Amino acid sequence: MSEGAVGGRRQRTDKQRNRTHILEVAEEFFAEQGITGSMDAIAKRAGVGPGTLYRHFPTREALLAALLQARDEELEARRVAIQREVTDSRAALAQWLQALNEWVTAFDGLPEPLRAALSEGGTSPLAITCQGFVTTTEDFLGAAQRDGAAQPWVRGRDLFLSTLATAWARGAVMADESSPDALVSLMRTGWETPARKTAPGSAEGLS
Amino acid sequence: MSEGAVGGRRQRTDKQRNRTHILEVAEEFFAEQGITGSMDAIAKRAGVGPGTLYRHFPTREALLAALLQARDEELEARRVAIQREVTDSRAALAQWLQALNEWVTAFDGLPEPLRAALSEGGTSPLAITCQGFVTTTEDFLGAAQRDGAAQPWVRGRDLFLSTLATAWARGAVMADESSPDALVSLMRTGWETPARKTAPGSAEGLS
DNA sequence: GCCAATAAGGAGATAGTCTCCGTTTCACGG
DNA sequence: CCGTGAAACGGAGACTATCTCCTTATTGGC
Repeated sequence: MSEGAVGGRRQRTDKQRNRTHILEVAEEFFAEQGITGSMDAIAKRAGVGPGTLYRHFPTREALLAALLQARDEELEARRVAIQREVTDSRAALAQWLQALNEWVTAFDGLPEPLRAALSEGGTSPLAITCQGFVTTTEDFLGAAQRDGAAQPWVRGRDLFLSTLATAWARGAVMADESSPDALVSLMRTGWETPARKTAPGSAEGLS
Repeated sequence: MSEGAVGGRRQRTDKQRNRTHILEVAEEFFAEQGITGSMDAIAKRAGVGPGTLYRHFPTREALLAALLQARDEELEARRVAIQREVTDSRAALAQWLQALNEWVTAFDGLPEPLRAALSEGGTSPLAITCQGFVTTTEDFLGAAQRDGAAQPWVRGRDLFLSTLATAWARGAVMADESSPDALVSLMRTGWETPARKTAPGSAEGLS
């Protein structure tokens, strides 16, 4: 899976070195400036030509997908941990959505390409990753619904889209730090059944 | 307010004619291609040079603001109608949010510049318009909260942001026509109190 | 009809994306 | 160690979009 050709000569070391270095630089760059910064600027900062950048990552989306891969694994690990440790399905769903929310706010502007990947429905790396997380969300949601902890008419994809949308809105934050939390609460009050005792916005079920 | 200089000669007719024509063309163009289409393409379709377009509307946002003005008035009228005719504060808020939702989906991609306008918090035409609608939302929400029909911890700006976010997510619609409605329902279940009898997603309180 | 004011038009400066191709670097065999 | 061909590099430049001048054309007032 990591080898290109089947029998030929082994991969050149400079190629692997460049790839790794570009990823390091891009991670830093996206973290600083958001994911809309200039591709050529990334190439320049990495000390390679634009051609090299584009040969490794033909699109901005491909670069993003490669960057997210490490975080994907982290999120998968978190999923496993939640499924193992959290027995209450309501809290489990809440924690999973919290994890998703953190994943999707890793870089400024990340929700946009994720939405695009989803809507094109294609087989891009980003789209496949998202589909996987939608499925996971459906699993957690299904369990919560069976326990009567989540509204029966909600669907996993709706929760995933809502998470994206909430993260997107976070970019606004009109001189008001509390709006992101408020939107998360609004969403949570939306999906869950009113049986809970504590007040919305409390940290119940979250780390 | 519509006159430029105070005492000078009156506005040239070709200027007014061009402005009107550009607006007509832009309305059509944005409706077809979404608001991200090329500005120069609009100028070309209107049969004017780029300079002329930019003299009338220095930024894409300015053009958008001018285009929305007519719809703003329509939305204002709708607000007045709701406040006059709908006595139930819960239904009134729901109808207002529905109206907002329609306004914000007038053009493909509209939520993005609206969010940008809000977050910059400046005095751009779009920002001022949005602020007005946030205030209106607060009015409707306040009435609903006094009647115990809306969660007391929700704020108007959160509902407005949620409406933007929901409209933004509509752009995804991953081969699934029902997601937009689902998100609206999720949001509604989020803000309102559980006292309602009918099922979420029903048309109660809406036209 | 003349003139000053004002608007129009479009070439071009700037910036970003992405490609092609001549040059360089590497892995392998001798 | 060195020659050789395949593979990767780098960057010039084609293309597209935004936005700005500056020259030319049009208009309203007298």
